[in-house]
Parts: sequence; C-alpha cells; structure tokens
Amino acid sequence: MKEITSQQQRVLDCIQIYLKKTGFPPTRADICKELGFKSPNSAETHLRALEKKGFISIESGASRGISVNNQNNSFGGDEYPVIGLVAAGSPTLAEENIERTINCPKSFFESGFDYFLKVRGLSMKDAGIMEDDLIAVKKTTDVKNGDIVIARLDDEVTVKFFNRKSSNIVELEPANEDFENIVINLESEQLHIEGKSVGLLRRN
Amino acid sequence: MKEITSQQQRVLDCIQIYLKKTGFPPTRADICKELGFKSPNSAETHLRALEKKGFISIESGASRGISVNNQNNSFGGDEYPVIGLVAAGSPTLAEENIERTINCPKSFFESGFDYFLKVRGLSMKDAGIMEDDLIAVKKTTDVKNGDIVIARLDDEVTVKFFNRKSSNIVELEPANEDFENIVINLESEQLHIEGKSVGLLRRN
DNA sequence: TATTATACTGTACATATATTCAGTATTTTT
DNA sequence: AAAAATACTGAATATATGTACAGTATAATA
Repeated sequence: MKEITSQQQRVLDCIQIYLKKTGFPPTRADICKELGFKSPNSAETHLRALEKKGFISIESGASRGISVNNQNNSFGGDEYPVIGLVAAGSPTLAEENIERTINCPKSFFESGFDYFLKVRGLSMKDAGIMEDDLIAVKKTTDVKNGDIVIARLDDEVTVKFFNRKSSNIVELEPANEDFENIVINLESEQLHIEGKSVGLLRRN
Repeated sequence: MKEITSQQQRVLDCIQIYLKKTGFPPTRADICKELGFKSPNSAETHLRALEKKGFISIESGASRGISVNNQNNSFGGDEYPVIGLVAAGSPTLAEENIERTINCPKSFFESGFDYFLKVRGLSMKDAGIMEDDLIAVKKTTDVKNGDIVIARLDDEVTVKFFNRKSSNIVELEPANEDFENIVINLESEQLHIEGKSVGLLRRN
C-alpha cells in the first residue's frame, strides 16, 4: 500500500462518511459537492489514484461502483469520526477537523457515543488520558460533577473534570498538578459543554 | 415492521449478498440477473414493497440508492475474550478467567491482537493505564526494550515496561513511583513473556 | 364481489453517472 | 532539465439506471 496524499485521504474519508450516512457509495458529483470541487474529473482523478494505490476498487461502468479495500471490512459497524483537539485559539469541533474515521460498533461504549476526540497535551494524565489517546465522546449537556467533559470556552476546546461549585460557578479541573483549575463565572463567561467522555481508545 | 413474503425475502437477501460481495448496492437489472427475473420492473415492485414495509430505504433518482434498514447489530467482527488479571498468587491467563467477550474488528489495533486483559492495580498509572482498563494484548515473545509487556513469573501475571539489561538480566519496570522494579535473573528464575500491549480500551 | 397486494413480462425514456478529452499549474521524481 | 504525479476547471457524451406505462395472472382481503 503506497503513500496516500492529504487530498486523497480527504476523498477516501468522504467516501466512507458518505457510505456510513447513506449506505451506498458516492458518485463523482457527490464527492465534488462534499469537498467543493467544481469538476467531476477532480473526483475521478483522485479515485483513480486511490485505486492505483490499492485503497479502493472501482468497477468500470457501474454507477457508484466504488468499494473501499478495508481488508477487514466485511464488517457491519459504523464509521465514527476522529476529531483532532486543536490547540488553543483554533476552530471548534467542526467537521473540517475530521482526521479519519474508525469502524466500530454503536454499542462499543456503554452509553453510546458520537465521535472520537484526539487528545492534545497531558492535562488529564493522572486520569490516565495521555497525548494522542482517543476519547469516545457522547454529545450531551447533561453532565454531573466528576464527569470528564469536553468543554468549550470561546474557541478553545478542553477536556477536564466537571465540578459545579454553585449555580453560577463551574470549575474545570485538570488531572495533573502542573495545571491549574479553570474557574468560570457563568454570569460573565460563556461555557459550552460539548459532551462527556464515555470511554477511551489507545493504539500503540 | 410488516410481514415479508418469501420472494421479498429473496430480494432482500440478494441485496445484502450483493452488498457484501461488491461493497455497493445492486441495480434493478442486477437483482433481475441474480434472481432470474426478466423485467427490471419485477425488481422495482419488490423494492417498493420492501420500502413500504420498512426493510429498506430508497433514495429517489439515485442509482443504486438502496440502503438496508439494519437496526439489528449483527456485526461481522470477531469476539475477543476479556481476561481478568487476577491478583498475585492466582492462576495464569487461562480460559477459565474469561469474564466476557467484546466484539470488535481484527485490525482494531494496528498490529492485530489476541485478547483483552483487564488491569488490576495502578502500577502502570503513569503510562496512562488505570484500574479496570482493558489492554489489547498481542501474543508474542518478540518484545523490545520499552514495550509494555504481559509477563508471568511463576503463576503471577503482571503488566510492566520491558527492559533487557544484559543477556541474563531483565528488568520489569512499573510506571508508578510507589512500585519498584522487578529484576529477574534468567539463570535462576523463569520469565514468561505472554505478549505485549498494542492498545487500550477504557469504558467509563 | 370488488379491491388490494403479490408477482411477474416487456417497452420506453428522461436523467443520473462514468468517463474521455482539452487545458492550466504546481510539486515531486528521475 | 525532463518526466511523472498531483490537483484542479470545464465541456461533451455514451450508457447505465430509475422509473413510468401497459399488460397478464393469482391470491388475499374487505
């Protein structure tokens, strides 16, 4: 399997996300629409490159005749996006930050989950969350004290323990003595709870 | 979900077999070819019946726009055993210690793996391995310094960093300052390397 | 008894779609 | 320095495909 370029990866991801969403592969036009290309030939050439490199197979003449060569993939799970936890000051948890997808069953984590978040930094190391770990995130605002939450302050996304001190005061607590608690006064600051951690996946 | 007729079941099976084989849904003509119909409208009417009964969804106008409404998670991965890392002095990694199994794809962890090991204690906490975490273990004796290995000394199984000091001396190093290195002289003691960690799964 | 659902054949056609050709430009490899 | 790969736009076209229409026939339902 030869090297894949970033654009080819985007096309491959697009195919897999489309497959997950609709149950069938995209057309060239669909790919263009998703990725903003203006000519179907843009998709075509990427598809041919992916085929040449062995990532996909294309059945000639067949509409939507794309199959992903995931050797292990006779597999009925879903594709879950892996979203990069971008550094401070960067955009939020957006679709554009999908690095790739992971195929795994819905019920893999007890309460169900929506996406994986790739961890940056070691602010939660004493909770066993290390750099590059993938946190399984369930989208919810229903969080309790002690939950590991994915919180957004302005445009900065962070993973911390949640601790409501009073009706107006929330503390976000790291699990690392080198970091300090973030105290938020809800009257003067905006806090968005994106979701909470329901599990963790690490791949050495 | 209403009752399905035998012919409709044949069509539904045909769709699923075609999907598994090719990676994309069949056309009306494909179904006719598979099932011996002579008119595409035969397939069409069956598809519409299946749609009406809720077994499939059809995207109007899209070629091969069929998706199977699979609420049942009959999921093609493999069952991997979860083995409890039993406390000191207890039996080894035996079949009897299988707590349950987890369904997940073969290649879920990069290099493939053989079973999950449920962690006891916090001796590897600084490596982000916490109590009750499930370590994905690949059975192998081919380990390098720095690998997290599953080692057995007599009947005691432990998870530690591997460090070969010399041809006869191996150190098993915890990732927790409260624990001490285990130094093994291979001439006088038996060390069995059961495998190494290739990943980790945590479920909150 | 009339109606609806099932189960087909056969023809026809609009359009969805793959695919080719002609360009332009940048980067990487040889 | 030349060749190949990457990364596109834009237009054109043959055909793959969904889908409607016209029939025929049987079984189930109201």
